[in-house]
This record gives sequence, structure tokens and C-alpha cells, in this order.
Amino acid sequence: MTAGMAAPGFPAPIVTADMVILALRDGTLNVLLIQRAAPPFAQNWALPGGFIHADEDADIEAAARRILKDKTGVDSPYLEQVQTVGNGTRDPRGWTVSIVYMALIAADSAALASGANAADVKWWALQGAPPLPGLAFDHTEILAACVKRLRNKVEYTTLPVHLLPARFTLPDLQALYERILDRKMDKSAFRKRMAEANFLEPVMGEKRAASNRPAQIYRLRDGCATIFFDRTM
Amino acid sequence: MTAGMAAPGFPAPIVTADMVILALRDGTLNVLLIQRAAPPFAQNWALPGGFIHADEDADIEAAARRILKDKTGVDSPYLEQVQTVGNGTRDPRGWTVSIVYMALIAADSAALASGANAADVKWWALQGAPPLPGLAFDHTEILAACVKRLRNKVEYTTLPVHLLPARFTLPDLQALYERILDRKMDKSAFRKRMAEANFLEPVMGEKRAASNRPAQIYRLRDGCATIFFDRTM
DNA sequence: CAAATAGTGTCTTTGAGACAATATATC
DNA sequence: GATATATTGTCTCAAAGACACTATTTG
Repeated sequence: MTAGMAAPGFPAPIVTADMVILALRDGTLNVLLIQRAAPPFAQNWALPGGFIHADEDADIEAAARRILKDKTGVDSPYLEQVQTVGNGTRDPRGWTVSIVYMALIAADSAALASGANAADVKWWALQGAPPLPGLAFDHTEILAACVKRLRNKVEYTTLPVHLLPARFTLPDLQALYERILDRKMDKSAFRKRMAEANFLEPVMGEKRAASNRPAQIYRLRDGCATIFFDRTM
Repeated sequence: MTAGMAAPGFPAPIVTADMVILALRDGTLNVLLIQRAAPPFAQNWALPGGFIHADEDADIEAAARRILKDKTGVDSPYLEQVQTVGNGTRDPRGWTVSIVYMALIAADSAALASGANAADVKWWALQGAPPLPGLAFDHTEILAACVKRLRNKVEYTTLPVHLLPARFTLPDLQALYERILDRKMDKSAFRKRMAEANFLEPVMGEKRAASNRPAQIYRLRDGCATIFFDRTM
């Protein structure tokens, strides 16, 4: 904030928080969309979002968490502020500002709920079978920017772990990296990377069932946030 | 944007754009601060900023450019949206949202102007002699986050060129990297990096005066935005 | 030519990737 | 044991850093 007096002489823009909620379903990235119940863009699919409640939300991130919880029931996801867009043309009602957050959650932790203002809530695969519909407002561009950011960060961080359930194997994790980056990676080099990042710990005694050698199960080490690698993948 | 009706039933938060304007003066990073003329925080130093003019600014970035131009006269800097902060406590007047931009400019291109709402405008060194004053609002934290982001990006991008004048030498550039990152770098490796990034072109025939071998002068190649290295510095 | 800094070349070490070998389950 | 995948080890190659050498200017 800065310059001025109490309230500016012109109307303040409307401020909303919009969520790009991503999860892994059947091995592919999915985004959570809502079908709008009211105009503008009624019936259109859009990113979940909502106004900031000055009396209820302590800060912007709290608003983002509230919206996420409303739609998915998920409480503590990986949450990251991605960008803020604002102009006079993106919403027919006038100058609006949207603060965009990306949330990564484990698909099995979500329990969808439409709630107010939404006719429907659904997961959509980012690629493949039912192509993504055109979205309301500038949400198509916002989503694209978000996914681009995710792909970029996956190159040099441990972000993908947040898309897996709490317990997972190294082959699971490698397959996920390969899915998101759309290229094969060397098993040996991948494991060396993960080992030196030192953010996983084996869950002793547990294995995974199959007709072959079972894989060690891991979980995030306590207090390990996202790790940045020294080098890119 | 998203959910709802025409206008929310609660007052919209005030929205401002705040600028972290950085330049290199006497070899050290400086930030441009204004001294506030009006309450709250009258007399305190703060980041330049201002309300978004819905009728005048096409979008948020245009507002940021307008503020920058007002204070420095600079037209086309490196400009990057850094973060958006918003809560009910950062401004005594109520819930506010601030969209923070970082601008990198060449010191020689700026012509400071106080303009409205500012008693004074001044460059402050980030480190050294006159220590930075405590800033109004949460601007101290915002500035710190910005500088952290800059240092981080300098590790893997060509960002620092925007702090130099249009024509500069490789030793100039290396010294700047070393200043910002606060460590010595190998001349040979540094030059290899810059060469393979392929974003500079030599200005033929020109050299630099001194009592030693003159350095080749370079400029940014046409159409070269910030380059991301494959590896970190 | 002495001083000072610009610019280049060489050697060593590190780390990533390719690929092979070994380990451990089920059937 | 046959099969399938997990996990580890080895070899090769390329890039980064350390460091030394050459180049070019002024006084």
C-alpha cells in the first residue's frame, strides 16, 4: 500500500481469489473446475474462486484455503501464489483483480462439494479424452500459465510429491515426474537425486504387493518443505 | 474472478500497486524510497506505490508502469510481478491488497521526481553506510522478499544486465554478479556461460579507456529477453 | 618494459546418463 | 526356476572450476 488518503475517489476494483487445484487421477494431471450457476458466464466451466471476505479471512491465503476447503474438503495442501491478474476487460461487470493460487493435492484426499454458486464440480484431465472446455473469464489463460509454472518447477524441485498420497514408492514418484515432464528418466540418476535431496524417509517393514519384487515405501520427512535441487532434472 | 453476483455484499478491499525499484549506484544495489507526506505513516519512508486507476490503467502492469514513470521518468524497465500481499492488519485504514512489482533500471536513466503525496524521493543503498530506515506498512518485509527473489534469480538468469547501462563490458557484468551474489566467480567459466547464453553482441570498434588492455563493449542482442541458464551459476 | 587488466587455454574433478548386474517378490 | 520389477554398481563423457598463460593498452 502506499500513497494516499483514507479512501480513493474512485471505486475500488473487485478482488477475488481463484484456485487452480491439481491432482493426479489415473496417472494424469486433473484440474478441478466448477460449472457456474449465475451470470456472467452462467453454465460455463471456470476455476473455483470467490470474493475475499474482509470480515472472515485473515489474509489472502486464508481466503484461498477457505475456497479450497469448501470445494474439496482438503485442509493442508501444497499452496502457492502464482500470479495476480487485473484489468477492465476480463469481467463484464468491470475492473476486477484476481489473485491466483495453485494447490496440489492427493486425489484420494478430496471429497468434492458443489456448494453455493456452482451447479457442478468436476475433475477434468488436462490432456486426453474429454478435452477441456473453454473456460469463463480469462481462466483458460490462467490455467495454462499455472501448468507452465508447475512443469517448470518440477524440473528443479520436489513438488510432485504433493500429488502423491502420503505413502508412495520411488517408482511411483519417478513415473509421476516422467508423466509431468513427458520424458523418460534414468532410474539410477533419478534415485541419486532423490537420495541427496534427503527429503524422504523409508517406512520400515512395509512393501507393496505385486507379482515381482516389492518396492520400498517412503513418506515425506517431518518438516520437509519443497526442496530445490542444485541442478535441473 | 468467479463465483457470484454483481457486487459482493461487503466492501471491496483497497487495491494498490507498490514498486520495488532497484538500480546500481557506485557498485551497490539501491532501492528507491519515498517519504510519505500524509498519514498513515506520515514522514515515514515507504515503497512508491499508488491506487489503481480503473479509468486510466488498462491493467495492473500499466498501473505499475505509470507509478514508475511518475517517480523516475523511466519508460521501459525490466518489470516483474513479485507477489501480492493482503490482509486486515497491514494498513490501519482496513483490509488492503498490494500487488508488488520489481523494476530493474539503469541508474543513469532515472530522473527522480517527488510528485504528489511524497515529501521526498531518494535512493537508499541496500547495504552499507546509511542503514535503511524502518519502512511504513509491511514494506520492510516486502522489500526483503523482493531482494531475496532477485538474488535467487540471478543464480540462473541474465537478470543483472538490466541494471547496467545499454553498453557494458564483460568485466562489468561479472563484477555485478559478484556484487549481488557476494562471492567471487571464475572468469573463464563466467565467460563460457555468457557466450553460450548467446544474448550479447559485441559493439564493434568501441573499447573502454584505462591504463591497461581495454575491454570489448557489448549490448543486449535485439529481442533478447531474460535468458534462463540450464544450470545455476 | 613495467603495470594492470582483458581474454584464452589446459587440467582436474565432479556429476549425469547409459547400461549392466544383482535382488526379491509371485506363480 | 521363469518372470517381472526393484535396487545398486560401473563406465563413459561432458561440463565446471582452478589455475596458468597470452594479449593489449598506458606511462
